[in-house]
Amino acid sequence: MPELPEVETIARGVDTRIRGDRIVEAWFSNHPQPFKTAPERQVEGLEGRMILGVHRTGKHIVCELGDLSGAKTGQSSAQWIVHLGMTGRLLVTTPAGPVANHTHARLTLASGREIRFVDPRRFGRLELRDLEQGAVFRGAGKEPLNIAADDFAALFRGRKLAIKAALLNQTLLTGVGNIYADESLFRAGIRPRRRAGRLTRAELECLRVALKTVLEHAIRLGGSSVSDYVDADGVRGFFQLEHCVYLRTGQPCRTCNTPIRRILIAGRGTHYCPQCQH
DNA sequence: CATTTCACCTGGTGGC
DNA sequence: TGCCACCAGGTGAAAT
Repeated sequence: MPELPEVETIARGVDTRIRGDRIVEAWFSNHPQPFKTAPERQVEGLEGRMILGVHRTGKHIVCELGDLSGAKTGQSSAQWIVHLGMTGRLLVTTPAGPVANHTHARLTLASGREIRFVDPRRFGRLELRDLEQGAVFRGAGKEPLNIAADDFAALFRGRKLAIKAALLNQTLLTGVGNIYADESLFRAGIRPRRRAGRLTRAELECLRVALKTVLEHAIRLGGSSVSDYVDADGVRGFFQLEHCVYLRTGQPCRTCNTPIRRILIAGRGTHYCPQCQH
């Protein structure tokens, strides 16, 4: 489901609701796919721990966990890392609420609330990282919201793949997915099939600013709800109403009325305006 | 190494 | 109503 703006919205919502709470009990489903760390080890590492805070890194939601001994050091000693895949949801509810189909994790908290991870397609992943060795989780790629112009341009130098495919590569930039790749390329006036290494410095700078602008705007609107995306409270976002090209195949461009085209790049549906983008 | 393709899953939609 | 093809916010392994 979610890209940077949706993950940011969810992480913020979860953080305000469960920061300072304590995990009393952890339950996991029997499907093996969602677990990057074995469920038994996650139960062991989660139960009894304090949640110090929740934040986003790339498309990952990171829950910082306190010491197992319960000592109030404020120092994170472990991380519970949630990747939502295509259809994952992370919800804060009460234990009494009806349990949705495809619920793969339930963490009951000391306050009486409950965190649930629901994921029909099971492309999402849950991981527990012990930080005793000091290995803080960080995605491989750069964050598009604060990358410098020089660093952004350097990412694409000499690359022969389509700029759209490069934007989706999480080892270059982290957090950009199919919606915001298409929307930022439209805003920058760049065709998605252009080879990344052939873009001029001016075009790349235009793209960096467009990407940042689009992502920040989407965060303000609570993300895009294309089918079933909801935030930590089950509320939909509103950025889908502002999409210029994504899933608008055949509809008139908002700028020039030319029908939006859909092509395949890197196996992903790609939407652009043949008039506005060069 | 860089790049492309495909498998992994369920569910919704639209055509016949 | 049923059946089928196709599409969907992602990513990592295998192939080229």
